[in-house]
This record gives sequence, structure tokens and C-alpha cells, in this order.
Amino acid sequence: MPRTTPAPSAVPETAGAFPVTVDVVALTVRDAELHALVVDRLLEPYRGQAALPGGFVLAGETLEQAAARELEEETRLTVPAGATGTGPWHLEQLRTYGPLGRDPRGPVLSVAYLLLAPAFGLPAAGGDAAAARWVPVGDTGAGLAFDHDHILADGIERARAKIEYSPLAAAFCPPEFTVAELRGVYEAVWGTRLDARNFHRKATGTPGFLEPTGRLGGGGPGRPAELFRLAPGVDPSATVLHPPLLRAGAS
Amino acid sequence: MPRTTPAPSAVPETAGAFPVTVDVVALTVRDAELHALVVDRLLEPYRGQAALPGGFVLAGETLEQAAARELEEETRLTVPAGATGTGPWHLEQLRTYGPLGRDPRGPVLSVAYLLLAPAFGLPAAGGDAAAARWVPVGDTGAGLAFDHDHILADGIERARAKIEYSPLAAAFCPPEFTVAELRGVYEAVWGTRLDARNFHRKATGTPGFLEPTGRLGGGGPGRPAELFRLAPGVDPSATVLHPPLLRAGAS
DNA sequence: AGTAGATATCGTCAAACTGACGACAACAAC
DNA sequence: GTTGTTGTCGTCAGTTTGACGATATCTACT
Repeated sequence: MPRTTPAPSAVPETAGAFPVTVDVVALTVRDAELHALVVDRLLEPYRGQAALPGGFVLAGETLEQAAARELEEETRLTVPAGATGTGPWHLEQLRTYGPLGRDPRGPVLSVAYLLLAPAFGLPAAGGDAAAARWVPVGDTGAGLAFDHDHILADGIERARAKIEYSPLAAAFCPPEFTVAELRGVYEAVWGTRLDARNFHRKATGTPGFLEPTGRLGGGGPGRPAELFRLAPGVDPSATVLHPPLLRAGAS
Repeated sequence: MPRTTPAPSAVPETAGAFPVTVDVVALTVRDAELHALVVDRLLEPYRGQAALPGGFVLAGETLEQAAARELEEETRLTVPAGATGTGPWHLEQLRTYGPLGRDPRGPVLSVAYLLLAPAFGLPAAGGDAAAARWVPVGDTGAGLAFDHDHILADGIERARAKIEYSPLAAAFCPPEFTVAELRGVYEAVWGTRLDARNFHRKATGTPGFLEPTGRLGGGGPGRPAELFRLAPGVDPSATVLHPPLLRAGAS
């Protein structure tokens, strides 16, 4: 029964209603290289092609919930609660794409999320995904479905820029880590080499960044390194690194 | 006539469809103070209350088109074409809010845009707005409709952070401007005072930022200042200021 | 055990940058 | 002209940066 007299405070009928998807740019550092998480699509469109994990937002859920659900369904990776806070794992909104010209099914809006994960998160396919794997971002022109190449590039650039001014690089590390591990993250994300001595001085000398645990982390060859954790009470989304850890570049 | 056999490549029926609005955080610098653009709502909900300009995205338009259309309808401010490029006016996506718990009409997604405008843009009410005006952002707790207080705060923080590392402050200025005008933008956006001599040294000494025109801009008392324009070919969205113009702060 | 190789951490030093501020130039108002 | 105001150039000490030497402490191998 169509309602001819809409309630005084209803959404106007001229407004469009759009299907909304979430897509996740999940990044990690494995073997000193930055990797992104991709799945092989099991359904049309782009069936069999690689794509970012993601899917439609269901009624009654938030965007963050949809992002976490789709990620878990398709890759079995579980974002810990409070991953927008301190420590390993970090989930933040990247930006919104669409609705025109990006999905053959019609106008679809996609809200992209950026996830920074430690290397111990190993994916396993599920849901609408035939396979899930980490691929090095160096494999350029990944040939992803939809506009996911573009979204992935935006996510990588966001990550590269953000670790300059925020403690977010620690989101790639386990809860306790050495300065060398942290330096490895910067080197992998930026694709550059950094001087170990200067990096140590800057990282440990930046107030509100690292907190020593007193313990040592051994294992490999060489002198054992001191273990650090993120300084307590830091919001990695806020810009707190003064001075910032700038990428070498124009000057 | 309901379709019982959906096309193989159609949006699944379990997917929700959401009304989508765009809201614009428009900022300008007037009388050495940062101002935001607000309108008084003519329609329910929140009728009569102040809000950010914005409205529903219509079928067939992009988000940027919807943002520009709503801004023009409600405030008569026209965003010049290519405002995502160099020069005065700058429009960029801020982030997406919702869909739960932010609109009494139900789940509505809102894509917020950030507009940086020169002071010569004067609004006039129209469309669904009873009034349109610039209000100083210092008037805290503006009491805007929906979650617009939150969106406005996010937009202001984005602007404050972005002028540190990008030439975006010039988006508040006319096409040609003096170093003092530019300094006034920084002082207004950050709410601080800057040393004119050191600012002049940094602004003119940063490669890829300012380009002298050779002409002088006179008028007021004191020695006439040299006119500059933005260096050609800069993408204000890209991080190009090396070293950045950091806010004074922790150190 | 002893040595070689690797890594972590601390120092040193010159160049660049920053913030505070003096000095002078070039205008308007009187 | 004198005064007040603003723009631009210099100076100077303290800080930060980048390059790199030196030493500590581990593993691996002979």
C-alpha cells in the first residue's frame, strides 16, 4: 500500500537510495616488504578476478561493523576490538568512492577503510572469496576489480604519509617491539633505507612515542635490542610526533 | 512486477540501500578570524535550527556535483570548476558519517566535504535554507543540527593540520596575495600569532610554494608588499612543503 | 675457546634550521 | 618633515639533522 501522504519528517522521495559497500585496504609488513590483502572473487561481476576484501553494508550495521564483518568472512582476519586505538591493528576510514561509473551493476557507493595489521595475521579464504592472500604492493598495476587499484593506491599513500606525523607505524608491530623492527616498518612502507643510528636517536628521542619496557628481545644475531611499547595514552590518529619523522626528499 | 530471478550480476537483495546526503564544511578567513558557513533549516527535522549546508544526493549525480549543487542552492556560493586544483577555493572530501543514529528519519549516510574559500564569497539564502551566513568558529558549541557540530570540528581540524604540510592556505587567498595575507590565514586558522619576519623567511624560502609576480600590492599604511601567487603546477592535495610550516607546540 | 660477522647503542661534528629580535626601507596621515 | 605602520633583510644562539666513527653484545663457525 503506497503512502500518498509522507510523514512530515521523512526522507524526500526525490532522494536517491544507494547500495553501499565497504572495501578494506589491509596492509602489513612481511619480509621487509609492504603487502596488501586481496581476495579472488567468487561471484559476478569480476568473478575470478582479484579484488580488495569487502561487500555490501547490511541494514542495521555501522560502516565499521560492515568492514570488520566482510574482512572476517572473506579472509578470517579478525580486527581486535578498539583497533582504532593504540597498539597493533589500526582501522580508519579512508574515503568514499562513487556512486557513478565504478560498478557495472549500477550506481554503488563504496566506503573504503584502511587497516594496518601486524604480520602475524594470516588470511584464509571464506565467504564470497575463493582465495585470500597478501601480495607485495610492488607488484604494480595489480589489476584489481572495480576501481580497487585506485583505492589501494590511495590507501598506500595515506599510510606512507601518516607514519610521518603519527605513531601509526607501531600498528604494524606486535605489542612490544624493538627499534629495529619499527625501523623495518618505515623502510618497508616508504621503500627506503634509513640510518639505524639516526633513526634510533629520533624514535627514542621523540616525546610521547616509545616507552621502554626494560626487557630485551633476543633471537637473531647481534646484540639484543631493548623492547619498547607505544607510550600509553597516545591516540595514533592524532598528530603527536614533534618533530615528525620526515621522509627524505625535497629539501 | 517483482523479479523472482535476479540477473546474474545484480545487487543482492540482502544489501541495504541508503539515502545519502552531502554536507559541506565551508571555511573562510574574515577579519582575521576563521569562519564557517551555516544555514538555517527551512524543513523538518531540525526546522529553524542552524546546520551545515547540504542535502540529499540525487540519482545520476556525483558526490562532488551534489556538494556543489547544494551549496549553490542554499547559499548561492558557486565553487569554481577545478576547485580541487591550485588557487583560491579548494574542495575535498572530508569523511563519511553514519548510517546509524545520526538522523531521526532513519539510517542516512552523509558524505562531508571540506571547502576552503576566499573571503570575497558572500552567501545568500535560497532553496531549503532560510538564511545563510558566516559564523566565527570561536563561537563554540555552535549547536548545529544532526551531528554537524562533530563534522564541523573534524573539518576545522583537517584544515588546521593540512596547511602545515601543503600549500592549501593559499586557497583562502585571492589569486595574488602578499606574504602578510598568507600569514593572516595561518594566524586565523591556527588561532596563534606568528613572527612576521620568520614567517616571511620560511614562506618565501620553501621551494615549490610561492612565486613572485614582481608587482606590488599597496593600499594600507606601511611599505607596500610584494605580490605572490602559488607556484605553478603544485597539487595542493599533495604534501609538498619541505620543510613543513609546523604549528608551535610540543618540542 | 676463539674468532668472525652481525646488530644495537652511544658519540661526534659540520651543516641546516628555528625562534627571537635588531635594523632599515617605503608607505600613509598629520 | 615627522610620526606611525608595515614589509623585508640580517644577525645570532640554540636545536635538529645527516653522515659516520666507536664500542657493546649477541650468534655462528672453526
